[in-house]
Amino acid sequence: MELSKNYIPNEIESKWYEYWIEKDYFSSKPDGRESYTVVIPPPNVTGILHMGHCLNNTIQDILVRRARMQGKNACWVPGTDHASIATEAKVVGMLRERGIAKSSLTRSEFLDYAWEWKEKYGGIILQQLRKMGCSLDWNRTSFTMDPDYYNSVMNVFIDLYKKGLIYRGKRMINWDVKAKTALSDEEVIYKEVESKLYYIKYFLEEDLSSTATYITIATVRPETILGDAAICVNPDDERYKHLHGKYAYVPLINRKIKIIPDEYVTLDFGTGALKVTPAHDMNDYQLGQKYNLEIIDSMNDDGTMSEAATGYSGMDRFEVRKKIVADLEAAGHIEKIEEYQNQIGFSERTDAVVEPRLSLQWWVSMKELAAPALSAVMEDEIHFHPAKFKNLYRHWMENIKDWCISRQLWWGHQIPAWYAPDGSFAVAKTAAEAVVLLQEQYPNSAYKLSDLKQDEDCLDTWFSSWLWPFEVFKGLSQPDNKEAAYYYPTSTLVTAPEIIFFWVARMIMAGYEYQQAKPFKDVYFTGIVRDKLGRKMSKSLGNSPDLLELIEQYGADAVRFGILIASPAGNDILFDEASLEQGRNFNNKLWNALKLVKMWEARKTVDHRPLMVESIESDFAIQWFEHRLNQVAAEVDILMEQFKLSEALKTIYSLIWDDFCSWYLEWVKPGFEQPVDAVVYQKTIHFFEKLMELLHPIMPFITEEIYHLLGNQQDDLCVKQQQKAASTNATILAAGALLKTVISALRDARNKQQLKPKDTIVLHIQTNDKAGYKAIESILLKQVNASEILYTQTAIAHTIIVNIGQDKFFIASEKQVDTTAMKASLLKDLTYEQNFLASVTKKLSNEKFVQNAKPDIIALERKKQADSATRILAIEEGLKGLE
RNA sequence: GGGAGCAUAGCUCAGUUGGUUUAGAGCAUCUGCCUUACAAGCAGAGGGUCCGCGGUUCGAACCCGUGUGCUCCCA
Repeated sequence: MELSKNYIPNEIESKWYEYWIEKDYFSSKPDGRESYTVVIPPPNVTGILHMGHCLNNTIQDILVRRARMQGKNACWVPGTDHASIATEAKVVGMLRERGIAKSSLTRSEFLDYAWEWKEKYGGIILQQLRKMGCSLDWNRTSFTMDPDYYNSVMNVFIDLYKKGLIYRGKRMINWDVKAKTALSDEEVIYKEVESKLYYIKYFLEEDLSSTATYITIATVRPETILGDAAICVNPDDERYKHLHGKYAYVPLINRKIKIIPDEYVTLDFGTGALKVTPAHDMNDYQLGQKYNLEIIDSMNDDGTMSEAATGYSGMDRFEVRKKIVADLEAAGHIEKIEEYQNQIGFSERTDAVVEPRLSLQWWVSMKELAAPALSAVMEDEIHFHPAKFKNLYRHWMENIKDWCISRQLWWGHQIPAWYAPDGSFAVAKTAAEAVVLLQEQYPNSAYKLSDLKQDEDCLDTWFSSWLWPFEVFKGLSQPDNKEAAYYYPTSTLVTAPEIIFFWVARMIMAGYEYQQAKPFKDVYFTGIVRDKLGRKMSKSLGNSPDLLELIEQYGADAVRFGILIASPAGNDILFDEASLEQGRNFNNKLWNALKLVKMWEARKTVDHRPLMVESIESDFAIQWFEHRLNQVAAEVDILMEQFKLSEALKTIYSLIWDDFCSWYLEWVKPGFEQPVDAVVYQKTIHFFEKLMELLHPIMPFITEEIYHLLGNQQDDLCVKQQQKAASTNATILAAGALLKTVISALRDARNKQQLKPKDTIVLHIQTNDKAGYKAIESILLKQVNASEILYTQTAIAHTIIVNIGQDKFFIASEKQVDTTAMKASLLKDLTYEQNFLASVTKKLSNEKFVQNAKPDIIALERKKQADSATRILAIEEGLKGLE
């Protein structure tokens, strides 16, 4: 069979993915094996695959595939979440294009459109994951609004309400004026913004005891003065002491407001006088509560000014800002305007400037739920990788605030609260149940079913996704079912640190509350994918590459390689396409190694012939590589266990590229058109298979392909069971390492003496371990292009001298030795050795060191000293020979 | 304003409870090679005040203090 010059991934990848699916390798059913369960962080239905997903799902797939190959019953559950705000925005957009206004639709009409949208676009991202090779159990695909799931969300709401952990309350919330909904604190993104600080004069009430006629306040939001209820100053502020309890007039509308002292105000910000607008600022609201101030809501839910904003009602808040500044200026109220940088909150979903707003919403009381979730992580019942995120988690959990869960949206889980016309309400799954509850509560009133109206709002998306790890197995809707018992707690959660509070913390809470057990054993936090300049990837920067295009261009294996090699555990990824190139080159290297080995197939000896010239070195090479492979396999095991995936890949990469291709294959490679020993051939095939096995979880496609091309396989790599790595022989490994060092040093010496690769040499070795060199003699001969290797007791004149360890090498060639260069090189070595010896000697002559250091450390230093002294002698001897 | 983390080669990072020859890797760079698996390659090489300063110790990239710079989280 003819193999292409370079590896061409596309067809091979789709072929194998279809084959694995056909063989049903990714589906899992409970059985006697240990389970390895991963639930996908459900991407939202509006999403398309981006670099973050690529990283995250590559890592999950690696963990899952590896578990599958290690005898575990691996189950990776796919799914999506309904993404209340984002999806509703998409649907509204779609309707707008069709010329339909949301306001013209009933709730159920709107939801029909939303489902239509979801069916059409909601599965795109899951399709894309197949391209990446993700070994998900597709039969288990879940959605946060599946009927059972929906029902469980309702039950959880009702249950928490009954437990007193959910309540309804009027509080300051973050309002998204674009989506017209409340947001939780976590959905607000603070950004540094260039603003202006306006200094505005508030004229004082006539007061004969004071010479001042006005007080100046500084604000970045002049439009809110229409809602001012007071002016606040620090009680210790000498500038304003005489004004405590006096009154001032709000500019333009001349409302009289009181000047009150409170420690909350800092002396050195602005003028030290703060205008208090309880309806439009979190902190002002607190002050308003404290002093019982009037709450003047000067804004509508869409960000326009309300009726209360006399003279400005109906105008947008930002236009009003401009207009009001002009008006203030005209009326002589502006003292000055300064440039000012401040943090402003933006909606995570719509990017609108968030408006603090007083509003009646549903809340989850978090303190009680947080307690067990905090200790589970702090006491390492759940392991965070990297552990540094424990700190962040603790800080948040210890300062946890109640969770605003109602959203003024239709797409989502409608809140199961039912209101009677008089405003009384009951929480229940159906109106019928609610009627009964209301009758019980208010025996004197007669509520009819038709009187009740369900809460219009729906729940925060995270209020459903916090049930994900058990509800995908119907752990709540069908309690004690076999699957939930088998798969829960899940094994590893792979996610981004950005959603540690949104999702991770809340899943832990829900896990303990509803399954009495943690949701997962390990949490692996990936870094954030940035561009190579370190900027976050975003649509607006246009620095987010098209993943499918990358897969098309480089192949999924190369993409997986590239993203993983660039992601050190716990750090952000600086994504550079160069790492995909590295991945593609690696594919190619594997492919070419395959081509070499396939060339041998036809040329192998029929059976194991009696000793051929190559067989001695082949024997050494085979033994060495066998142990090297075992050694690295063990290292990889440890790295994987520690979630050092990137390190594991680097280790395998180097084993394949350097040890296998550059050393082993070169050592056993027959001469041009020479036959290959049958044993060497078999062993090489065996090693190659093992390497593919080791690499398979990371690069599943090419490894499966090569595995099958290497021989007529009876099984598939995808489900092949890995053997535990065998033990290693340190002597053989050391001999191999020495051989590599010697070859490199001799090649270097050749290079430096300008010997061409084709120039042959005669190598003289002066050593006490002749037997050792005998075993590797013919490898050495081939690798340094020597025609002959001789052993000597003394230095050979007119040769290139190389000292390695305790051994000396003399390279004789046709070419005249450049003695000047040789001398310089030896002198350089000599200086290094002398400095080294000096430092060791200094250490050993320090009495305190000899007294205090451990004996083995001292012995080691003594050996260093002795070795170094010998080497110096050797170098000096070489130098003498040059004179 | 409160808290956390980081600083090692041009870049991205390893570096074990302080001692394993005067700190390692990949990428990039330089030199020489079109050697019948691979130029998307082969063979080599160069490159570091381990952020500055002080301390603990026989011994510090590692521990402590301090300064500087950067990043993130919370308000």
